[in-house]
Amino acid sequence: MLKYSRQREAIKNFLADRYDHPTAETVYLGIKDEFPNVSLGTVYRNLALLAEIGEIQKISTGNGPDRFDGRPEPHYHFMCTCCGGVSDLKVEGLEHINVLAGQGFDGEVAGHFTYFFGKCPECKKNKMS
Amino acid sequence: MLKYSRQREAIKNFLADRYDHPTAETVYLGIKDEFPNVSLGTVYRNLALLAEIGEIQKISTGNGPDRFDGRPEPHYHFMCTCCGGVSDLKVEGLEHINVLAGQGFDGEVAGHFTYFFGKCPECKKNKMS
DNA sequence: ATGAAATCAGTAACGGTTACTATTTTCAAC
DNA sequence: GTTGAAAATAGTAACCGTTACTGATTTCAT
Repeated sequence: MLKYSRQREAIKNFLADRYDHPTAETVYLGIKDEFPNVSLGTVYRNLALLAEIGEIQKISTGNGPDRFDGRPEPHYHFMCTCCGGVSDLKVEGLEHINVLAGQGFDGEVAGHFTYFFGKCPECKKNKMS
Repeated sequence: MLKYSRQREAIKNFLADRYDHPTAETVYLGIKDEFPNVSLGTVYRNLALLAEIGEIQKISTGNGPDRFDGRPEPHYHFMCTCCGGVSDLKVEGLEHINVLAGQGFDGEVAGHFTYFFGKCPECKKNKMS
């Protein structure tokens, strides 16, 4: 049975307020104002729990720590190879990608993760490598 | 300057022979026949190096250790949520996905990672969860 | 108010990976 | 072939993100 916890509420609210897909560490530091004694384990446990029940999304970038997204509805993500930032990305016309993948495949395609990468608008403007 | 090494050659050959996308650990154990004193660090270093120069591919699954693919040409991967196996997947009609993603985005989309998941043919046949 | 179950803070341990050091191997110049 | 500098190695320690464990605290149906 799932019981209310102020810490979990704070974690969820913290994520709801931002669009930069913070790491567990950032969430931890962010709610320390309100809960000075909060444990990093509590943050990890609740992030995993919230992701499991579908209230947030976990983003595994492949290098570096996992990131978290307060918006549960499906959408794509863009990672800047220059500054390391992660942003949301609206992509139209990818609705049939699972069906495409299933053609000529004997298994069952349930879903997919897609991460786009390149140079974010900011880094492109600043001509950074 | 890149110098030849028998260990690196063995690692590359080991990967070229298989289609199961082994982990660094598996590669390590696999070349121990030929190099009983090989170091795990050597395996990691050479896998990273080979991936960097584009002779193999590194696959970050998001949970569990990274896996490696001896075929450098771009293709998609399928991960079985049931048995944990990773296989190659041929998907047609995804050629324009980067362009699609770039529409209405001010940055530069250089590429994307896509991992499909679901039930592999084997697990589907065996009716496993 | 009570008490069982869930959650917590604090900390130790874990797994995958990287960094360090002293030794060995490669290979271009002789 | 010898030499010597650069690169690679084996072995091991350290690192980082994360999970597991503990005993104390909080939640909440009764």
